[in-house]
Amino acid sequence: MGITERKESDKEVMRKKILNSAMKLFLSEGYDKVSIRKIADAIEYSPATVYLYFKDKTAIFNALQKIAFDKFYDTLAECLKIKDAKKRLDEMGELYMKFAMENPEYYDLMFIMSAPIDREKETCFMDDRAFNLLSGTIEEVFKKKEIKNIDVEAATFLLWGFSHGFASLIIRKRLAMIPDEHLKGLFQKISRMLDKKFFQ
Amino acid sequence: MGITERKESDKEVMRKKILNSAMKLFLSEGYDKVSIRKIADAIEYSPATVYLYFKDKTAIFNALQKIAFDKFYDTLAECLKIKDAKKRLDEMGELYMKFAMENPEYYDLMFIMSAPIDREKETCFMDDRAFNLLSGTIEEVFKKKEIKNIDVEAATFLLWGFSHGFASLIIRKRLAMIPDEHLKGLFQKISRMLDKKFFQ
DNA sequence: TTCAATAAATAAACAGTGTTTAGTAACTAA
DNA sequence: TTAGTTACTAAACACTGTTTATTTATTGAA
Repeated sequence: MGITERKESDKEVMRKKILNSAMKLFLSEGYDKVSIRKIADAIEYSPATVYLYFKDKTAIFNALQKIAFDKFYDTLAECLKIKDAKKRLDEMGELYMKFAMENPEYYDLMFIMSAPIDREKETCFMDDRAFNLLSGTIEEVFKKKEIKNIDVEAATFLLWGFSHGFASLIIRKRLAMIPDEHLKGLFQKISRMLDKKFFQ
Repeated sequence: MGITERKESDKEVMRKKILNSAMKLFLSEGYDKVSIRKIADAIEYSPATVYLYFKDKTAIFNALQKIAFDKFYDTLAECLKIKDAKKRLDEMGELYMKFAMENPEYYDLMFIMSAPIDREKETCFMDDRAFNLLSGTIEEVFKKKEIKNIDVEAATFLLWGFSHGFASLIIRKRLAMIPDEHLKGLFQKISRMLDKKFFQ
């Protein structure tokens, strides 16, 4: 059935067209200021057409969140080329912060934005892949250094929690009065502190 | 000039009436779903009247943020009745989390919500009072325990960063698949861990 | 080739939003 | 009593997400 297949792929092309425009608009204007009409304008179709490909604005949000998580994981996974677990852990912290600072809209999409709570049962918190990458690395460090009195889960949430807290405060401009350079130094200083106390 | 004074105080009464209704609506429905029309309905005036007392919706937001910060500081300041600095620090962590979980809308208002960035120069990040309460207590612990190799600023941002990260992930439902009880235990476990490594 | 069926796209409307304007009604000071 | 000021609002403007009814285009079979 070549025809139904082609139709399916046509539909996929249109979906991607919509997502592409939506993402571009989100990155330049922010989620709230992007309307269905603006997306429709960008792809040169009517607003109603968008609803033939996505149930509502939330569905577009969810599709974009998935794209963001993919990019996020790809960025973090860069650390896998580092063999030494402790050095890899350091690099992950740097990459996490770098990603958040360079892609604040993606970061917002993934971890901050309040998405309408339709989901409830879907597994959409921190991407499983990224989470496992972090906790796996921490476990490796603990094994190597024969650290046994610290819970891997607790250590994972400490590192992620702090990194996310710091990143989200910056993105939502709650540390706007502190110069960027100082914030960067602060993050690195705290990272080193944590490293010294927990991982050696 | 009794008349102009009375007029001023009338104006203040009206402002408070608006803020009261707005806050109630925010707490029950969330910032986005509250419209000027709904606030106007609640106080039984026309929408346009609201604009005689507040420049725009952002101005209402800012006034409410101030109220939230006051309540937040009052909650944290409870810890001041504890004389021992280390115990006081523990209590602050508990109070911080308790406040965030019991007043998610206030917390959102203060630290998460993206307020239109009119401010730029105002000092509206974490309330100075609360921040100083935390960093002051940390300094006291360090002095008492004669810990000199750790930066007070770094330790403050570590504790605040982690607490905020954890709280905001919960509030924005990014840890929705983890039961509340487990999350509470996790926070306490990590707090104890940090305490052991940094403050004794 | 013609024609009914299906799919794709849209114009227009609905119900809502933040905000502004122009005009009314009430109070105040002279 | 009158002129000036203040408080208030009806109505409009320019948007928003979403739905409906309708039109246009494409398809597969007779």
